Amino acid sequence: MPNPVPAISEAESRVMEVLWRKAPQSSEEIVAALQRESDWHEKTIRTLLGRLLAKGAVSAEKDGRRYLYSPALSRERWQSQESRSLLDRVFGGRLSPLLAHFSQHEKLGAKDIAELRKLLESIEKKER
Amino acid sequence: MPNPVPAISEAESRVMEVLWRKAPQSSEEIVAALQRESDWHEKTIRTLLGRLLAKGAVSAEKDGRRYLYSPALSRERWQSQESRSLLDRVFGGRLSPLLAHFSQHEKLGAKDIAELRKLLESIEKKER
DNA sequence: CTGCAAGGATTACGGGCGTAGTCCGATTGA
DNA sequence: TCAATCGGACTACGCCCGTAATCCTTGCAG
Repeated sequence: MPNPVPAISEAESRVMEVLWRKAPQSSEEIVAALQRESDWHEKTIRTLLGRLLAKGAVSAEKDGRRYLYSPALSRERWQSQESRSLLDRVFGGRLSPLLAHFSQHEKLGAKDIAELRKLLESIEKKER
Repeated sequence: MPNPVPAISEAESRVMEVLWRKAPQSSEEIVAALQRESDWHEKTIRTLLGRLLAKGAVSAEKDGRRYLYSPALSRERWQSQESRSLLDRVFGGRLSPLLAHFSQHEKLGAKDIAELRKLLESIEKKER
């Protein structure tokens, strides 16, 4: 069931983001959304959409003469995939170097700290 | 000085890892190391090394008639670059969704948990 | 009816990447 | 001394990506 997550390129992911926010959408809506937040040509956007369709990251159902598009890959699954890939490629697959890295090089906001506390709490709860 | 971090591809990063472990090294040593841990052809490895040289990620100094290669890009800087890129591309630039994601989807080892505690402590110390 | 426009399908094209192979000049073993 | 070798430089090639343009089909405005 969890088929291999199709590889989504940078530009393609921007199209997915639009669909993750709202689905299904017609290509016209998608194009409109992306033209608001990027300077891509309509043709470019349709190409990306077509490629996503071809690689199974989005699905299309006929709605009269046009199609309505929906994500076939969830944002969650994609985020998992990308996170794991970073961990493996860059940090030898271990989380702690990543965390150490962030603690040294990134300024954490209040929200990040709260999230960190939550993370730790949930772990401690689970542990005992 | 911190020029733009050159883009390192997946395969290229494996060559960098060899140099980050020990430098400088001759191409022969690099080839030998990578042939132990991959099934790449010698020519492939030399090509990757050449590309890294061309993009300024490694430097070479003549040693007699051969070269000795060293990383010109530090592992730290590369890791920063890649982490930030993941954060921006996948998590809207915010750390907390990444953390939330890991807390829900990754099993953390003891080491990770210790690292987390340390991180949080150092933050709390800094805060007050 | 019919030419036009909208939208999907196909094609394009230069640059990067993975994966080598070929060319060439200096070196060295026989 | 001369051919085989070693290592660096250059070339190759198919695929993906970013970025479109062109082609084709079909409902619709006139």
